[in-house]
Amino acid sequence: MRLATWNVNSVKARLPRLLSWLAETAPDVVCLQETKCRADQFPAAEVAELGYATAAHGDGRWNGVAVLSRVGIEDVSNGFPGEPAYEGEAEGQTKLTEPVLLVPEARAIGATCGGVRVWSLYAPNGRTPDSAHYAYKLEWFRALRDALGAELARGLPLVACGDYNVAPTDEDVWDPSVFVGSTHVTPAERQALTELRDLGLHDVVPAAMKGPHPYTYWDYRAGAFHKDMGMRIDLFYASEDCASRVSSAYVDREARKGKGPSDHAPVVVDVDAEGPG
DNA sequence: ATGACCGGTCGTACCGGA
Repeated sequence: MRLATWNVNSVKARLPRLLSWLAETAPDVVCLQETKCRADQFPAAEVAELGYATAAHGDGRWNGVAVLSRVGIEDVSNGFPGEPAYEGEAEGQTKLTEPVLLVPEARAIGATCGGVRVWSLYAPNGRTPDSAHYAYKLEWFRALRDALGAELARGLPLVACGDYNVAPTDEDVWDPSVFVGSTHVTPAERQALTELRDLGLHDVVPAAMKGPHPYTYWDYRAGAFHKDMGMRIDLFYASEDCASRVSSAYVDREARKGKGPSDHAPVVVDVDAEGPG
């Protein structure tokens, strides 16, 4: 089974590239992040022409996650139990505004595809370590840990992949000195990843394809991609029974090239079939 | 050339991204 995760930075803007990438790469299951559209706006008909069923979870302008599968989609979960909502004040919001119903952002969707429990995840950015968005990020990871613990108890092979917005080690950023005092590299964020691995999840590190670092994200600005000033923040976490059957994993840097790319590259993982033979 | 921000929005500037 071939699985992949890709932060597409708007599925509408990326649709031509997504369709050609699906046709060339032929994954069985794809986790998408930052689709930036409601579920009813997702181009499900277009991907269906290539044989993929869609489960999409979105709330409009921001965020948005989806799972595409050509091996079935069952037991879809929009979000996970205990998933927090952002409770900080929006920019420009005053204390006098009416209370609003707090709904979790569209950052997680789960589905069972071909016997594998699959989660597409888009962790909060965090912005700066002193912001409410950072506290929310850590809270979201704590809730995710509890939810994935329960998911693992189902006994299916489990994949939890997506844009974690955390670089696991200093090796996963192009220049650690640039990130001192920034999100994505703080001990608390990295501890959140450690706690996910302590559940029994394994970090399936992809091959880099070029250069020594399997980065998955490069800023659009300042020629960052061309200078390989990147980060590994799109992660493929898998349960032991899945991770032990990984036959190959790579960062598809080709998808970051040319006109109109996402700022993230896909991670593609091949997993051998379970059982003898 | 992989080639020097992009996507979204009641927009035509500004926010969010990481």
